[in-house]
Amino acid sequence: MAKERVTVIDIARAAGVSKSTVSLVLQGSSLVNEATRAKVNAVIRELGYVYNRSAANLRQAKSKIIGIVVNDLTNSFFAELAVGVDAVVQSAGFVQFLANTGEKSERQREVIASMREHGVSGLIISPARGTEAADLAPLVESGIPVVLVVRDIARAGVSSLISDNRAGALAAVRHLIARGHRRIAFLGGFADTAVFEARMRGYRDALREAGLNAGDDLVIGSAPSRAGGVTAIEQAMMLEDRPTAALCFNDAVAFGVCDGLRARRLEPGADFAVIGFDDVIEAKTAVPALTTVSVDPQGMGERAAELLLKQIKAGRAEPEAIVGPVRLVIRQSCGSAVERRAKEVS
Amino acid sequence: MAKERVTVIDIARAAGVSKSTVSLVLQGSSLVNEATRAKVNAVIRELGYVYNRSAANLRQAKSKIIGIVVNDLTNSFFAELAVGVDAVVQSAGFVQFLANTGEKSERQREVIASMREHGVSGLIISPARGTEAADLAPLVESGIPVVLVVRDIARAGVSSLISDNRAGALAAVRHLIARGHRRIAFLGGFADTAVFEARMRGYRDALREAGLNAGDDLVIGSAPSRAGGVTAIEQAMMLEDRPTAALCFNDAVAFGVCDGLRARRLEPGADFAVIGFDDVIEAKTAVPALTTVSVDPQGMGERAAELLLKQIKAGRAEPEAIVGPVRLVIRQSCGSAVERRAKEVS
DNA sequence: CTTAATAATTGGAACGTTCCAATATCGTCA
DNA sequence: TGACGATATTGGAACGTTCCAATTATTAAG
Repeated sequence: MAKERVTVIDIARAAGVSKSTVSLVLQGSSLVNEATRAKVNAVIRELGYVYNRSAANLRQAKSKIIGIVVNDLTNSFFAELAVGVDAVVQSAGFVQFLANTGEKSERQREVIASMREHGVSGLIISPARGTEAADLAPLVESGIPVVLVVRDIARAGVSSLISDNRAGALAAVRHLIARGHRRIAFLGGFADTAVFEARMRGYRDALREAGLNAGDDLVIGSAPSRAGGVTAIEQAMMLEDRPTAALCFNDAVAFGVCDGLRARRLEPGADFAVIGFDDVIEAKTAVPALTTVSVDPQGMGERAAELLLKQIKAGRAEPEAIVGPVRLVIRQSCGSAVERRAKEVS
Repeated sequence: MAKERVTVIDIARAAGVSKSTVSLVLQGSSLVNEATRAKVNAVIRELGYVYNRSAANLRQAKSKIIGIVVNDLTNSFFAELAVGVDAVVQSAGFVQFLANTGEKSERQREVIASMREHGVSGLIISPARGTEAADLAPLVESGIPVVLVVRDIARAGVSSLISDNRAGALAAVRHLIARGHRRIAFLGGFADTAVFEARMRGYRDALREAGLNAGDDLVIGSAPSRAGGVTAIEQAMMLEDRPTAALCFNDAVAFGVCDGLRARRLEPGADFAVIGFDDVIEAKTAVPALTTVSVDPQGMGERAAELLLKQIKAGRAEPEAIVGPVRLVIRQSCGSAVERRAKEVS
């Protein structure tokens, strides 16, 4: 069954032209006569020719592959990010090489090495936790365009596209304060990441400007997952002076917090205000619909891809550090019932 | 900055050996002397050599890439599937080429073509809706090993790995019946898929063996997503004779159903029994924890990858059609409160 | 010592494409 | 008619690797 490869030479012979002409047709050159082009295309279809990109890559040193490496594909935020990247990369005639590191930097190293071997012409990376500038140095020196998304790395010397985490957290907490909350927790996330640090900064700044103290007891880290959210809220409810609202590290945590609340017969939105971060697809349809800081993962993927494509086209570009806007979308999980209750209490 | 490529010849020159020897070292051949190997490896590191897979692929017609194409990466079921595939494929020294079709068969065609051009040595496909045997024919004829997952395609002539959808649905509905439910709905999913058809068959068979009628009014299709679940349950609650329980097409729909129930002040698990399908990660931690038919997406990905790898190694293998076991995992969403209430009613 | 066997190493051809410079074909204008 | 430009086409070299057959160095056996 596995017949031997049909090559450009076979096509040439069958169509009665030279291999150069066939090559020209393949790249859609305008140099070739309409009639010849039609003839060649017909033969290509007839013989079931499959273009060999390895050969082409070898000759011209550019590959039409872009790589994207994410730290946790299981988190829908990153899945959506990948979908966004795919969309624009695809329509630019590139193909996407996606790898998941599962937060393991060893795995990340392998994956990046493999992508380089395959000659990707650019890389979009959402780095695993603990990745340092030194880890990326060889890659960066090789001159391959790289765009960091979601998590920036200091002095890595590459472009980055992150969202304005501080501003988002600030807006969210201000909103809670305006609704009368005084005991506001920050739940979930690992403290050793830059994203955590930035969101935390916004949280603290909002509290400070309202003259509230940001006691560390109200900051409770956990895995940035649904399960992590459950444990974080449980811990929060053990405090003698309980919070009445929480800003969560991300939407997954927020969903977990809602779950944990319900497990204690508390209704999120009514008995306790919760705000998430990211605005993943489910945030809108969940019940109660999640109030969250919208980061638009898909849009972020698209913009990262556009940025990368621009750099690829430009050859060598100055690294840009873009921080994307973010907006608080108010839905039900910090609902008006809370507002009333919280005001009575305070 | 973008210095020119270091090739195997540069290494050879610097190490004082021939390019053939360097090549041997690269592939870990036992033919080469220990001292030489060490020397060459040192030079490789020193010059920052990057292996060129395009060139290698060109020479030997096998590529160490396996492709995986999924129909909806946004659905965590498929994201987990991909993670499972990645794990085993990786440890076998292959790398994964992942593409998302978003259920568009046009896109699927492009993506598969692109993968063939890159010389993938095998393909795992979760086909887009409406894919037919004819769509895969050219691929299959080329002799590239293909494993279909999740959705099978009749007479495609390739291996497939699907789960026992009928048995899962059967067990789930039997369980509901044993708990006293008589009006059981089937919610969500598109009716034109084989998966829907199989789950539906299990649903009907269970009802029939209990002597219950499976009126079509209780079967309500929708998009297989969280949002789809919300609309499906809304529609179900409009019926004059309302159901007291539902088997959902998948977990996403089940979550949506829970959301929809809460929106009507009904507590899933207590006031209405809901069972999902797939057992995605969140099913366990959700509140109430979702009773669901476990398909183990990650495990499924692993097994699909193993099957594919086996076929790649064997050259040409007989297509196998594996249907994986499935088990009902009982958690809270069809809780005991329902049992009591339902019994009183009946 | 010679010879045979073994262990290491090697040059060159091949893989399927693209690119370059060169050539062929044609109509047009002086 | 000849020269010219424009339009199409072409052969061959090159890309970086692997593989084969051939060679050289080393050891063991006689």
